[in-house]
This record gives sequence, C-alpha cells and structure tokens, in this order.
Amino acid sequence: MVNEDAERLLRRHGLQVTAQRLAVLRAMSNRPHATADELADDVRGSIGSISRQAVYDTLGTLVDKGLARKIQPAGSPARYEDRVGDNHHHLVCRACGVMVDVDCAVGEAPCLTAEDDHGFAIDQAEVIYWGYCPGCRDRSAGRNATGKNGKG
Amino acid sequence: MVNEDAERLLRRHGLQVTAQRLAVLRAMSNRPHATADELADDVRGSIGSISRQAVYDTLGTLVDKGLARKIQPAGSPARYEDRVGDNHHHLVCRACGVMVDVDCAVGEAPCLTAEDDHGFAIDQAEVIYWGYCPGCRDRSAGRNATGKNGKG
DNA sequence: GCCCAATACTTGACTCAGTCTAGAATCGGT
DNA sequence: ACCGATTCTAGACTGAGTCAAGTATTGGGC
Repeated sequence: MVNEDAERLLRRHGLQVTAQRLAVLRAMSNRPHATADELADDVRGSIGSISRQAVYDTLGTLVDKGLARKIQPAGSPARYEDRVGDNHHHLVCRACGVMVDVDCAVGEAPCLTAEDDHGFAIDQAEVIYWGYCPGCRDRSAGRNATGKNGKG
Repeated sequence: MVNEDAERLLRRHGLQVTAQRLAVLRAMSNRPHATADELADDVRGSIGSISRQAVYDTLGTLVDKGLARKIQPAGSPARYEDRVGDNHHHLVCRACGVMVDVDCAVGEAPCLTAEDDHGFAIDQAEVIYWGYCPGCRDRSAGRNATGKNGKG
C-alpha cells in the first residue's frame, strides 16, 4: 500500500499522520503542478471533504519540511509538486497555462550561479520558460495572431 | 526635459499622451521594481492624484507594447520596471524582499535554451535567484537561525 | 483501553491584489 | 470648436490566501 510509505514519510519528519495529509500527499503525486484548489478537489474525491484551510496548512507544512515545492508563475495561483531534491525547472504555456518539467538547462549547480551575486547567499534559482505549447501554436497559426489576448 | 522623450515614446507606439502616463513612466524609472501601488503613490506625489484603475491600465498597456516589464515573484504583488530589451534576471531576498537586477548568467540567448523544449515555442526565460541579502544574512547570524519564518 | 496535552481541522470573517463595468473627462484630427 | 475614439474615475466585485476561535483527532503515558 502506498499509504504506508507516505505515513512513514510524515513520521520521519515529526508530523502527525492524518487522513487529510495522506490524501494531500497522494493528490500531489496524482496531479503534478496542481493548485491548492485543485488538490482540495482531488482530496475531496478521495476522503470526502476537507477545508481550504487544512489544504493550505498541510501544503505549507510540507513545503516547510522540504516534502513539496511551491511554484508561483506570474498570473496564476500557486502550484505544488512533490518532485523535490533535484533542481529542475518549468515550462509554461502562455495560452493554456499548462506546465511541464524540464531538467536543469546547464546541469546541476551552475544554475545557481549568477554573474554577480551582489553579496547575496543564493540558495535557489527558479527558472520559468515562457512560450506556447505545440497545441496552442497550431491553434494560433490558424487565427489572426491570437497568441496573446492582451487585456481583452 | 525628460518628458519630451517619454512623450515621443508613447506616440511612437500609437498611444495617447496623458499626464497620467507620463507620470507612471517617470515613476517607473525613479523606482525600479516598484509595485503598482507604490507607483500610484509616486504618481500622486507628482501629479496630485490618479485612480488605481488608471495605473493598472497604463501599466498593462506599457507591458503590452514592450515598454515595461512585469515581474511576479512568489508571495509578493507584481512589480514593474522600465528596463526592457535585455534579458536580465532578478535576485530576491527571502527575508526582506528586496530585489536587484543581475545580468544574464550565461550571456544572451543561451538563457532561452532548455535542455528539452517539449515542442514549445519558448520566447522568454524568467530567472529568479532566491537567497538572503548581505544585511539579512548578518542579522540572522545573530539570532537562532531565523532565516525562514515558516508559517509563523 | 482511557485520559490528557499537543497538534490538526473546520468555519467563517477578513485582507489584499487585481479586474470589471458604466459613465465622465480628455485627446487629437479636422 | 466639434466629434469620435480613447482614457480616466469610482465603486462594486472576484479569487487567492490568511487569521482567529472553537472543535476534533492523534499519540504518548497510565
């Protein structure tokens, strides 16, 4: 049972094991890059109900313990993923908002190296590649350059 | 007069010239990385008053025309800067939120190259380096590891 | 198995950034 | 000065996220 694993994971980090946490953990691995709201929906499907607060709290705790990663692309609510420990990046479609993982462009640590660090102690480089996914490219090719819909 | 310049800039992009727009443009060059709210404040200092809507609208238009760039770091409202045309990145302090420019780590275009582009047409790579600025490093060294304040 | 303190969850009100709409004001070409 | 198009104002609204108070659950000790 996969819950066995999640349970041990929680305990190892000194967290109490609750149905809500297990469900959030499961939801996160089901659908990577989901928003808090989507995760809450998923959780409701598996354990019946959960409060928004519990979702945010659980997610916050998981991020804090390094069991989840929070991504906040411009113009979209925060998204969460359970793929941690590697420094991978994200590719986001401007049109449909789909997000996919990409491995670090340069390798491992180099991503953390800025030209001039201004004396900062840099611990993470967050890279988001913006563009149009294959589907949206095709679709916008047919119309009159409806790639960006400005302030419509 | 610097307004002469801003005026021509607006006209060149087919935009009407208004006191509000000139003031927003000026505010943006005064204080780089300011939020819409801060810019509105600045504008109020120079032309008396402006509505929030006008600020957002102007900013949106400028971004649309490529005269401004919008940055949205996690957990903070959107920020705007007038430094466009080069692909520079940002360095953000986790503790105090200060943001500074850093030049592209690798050079020019390379930043746009992901390992595997998944068929996307990538047009921009947004890079945010997270860490602690010199001031906050010193301060946290004195306390008991209060670098991140978790969910407190 | 039961009790108790600590931790987690629920509910509902709240904040804050940003958007929408309708109507008034301004711009700029003629 | 006139008129249509664009822009600005005011105020209600949305949606993500937070706060606070009270209730329920967990898990260690008996």
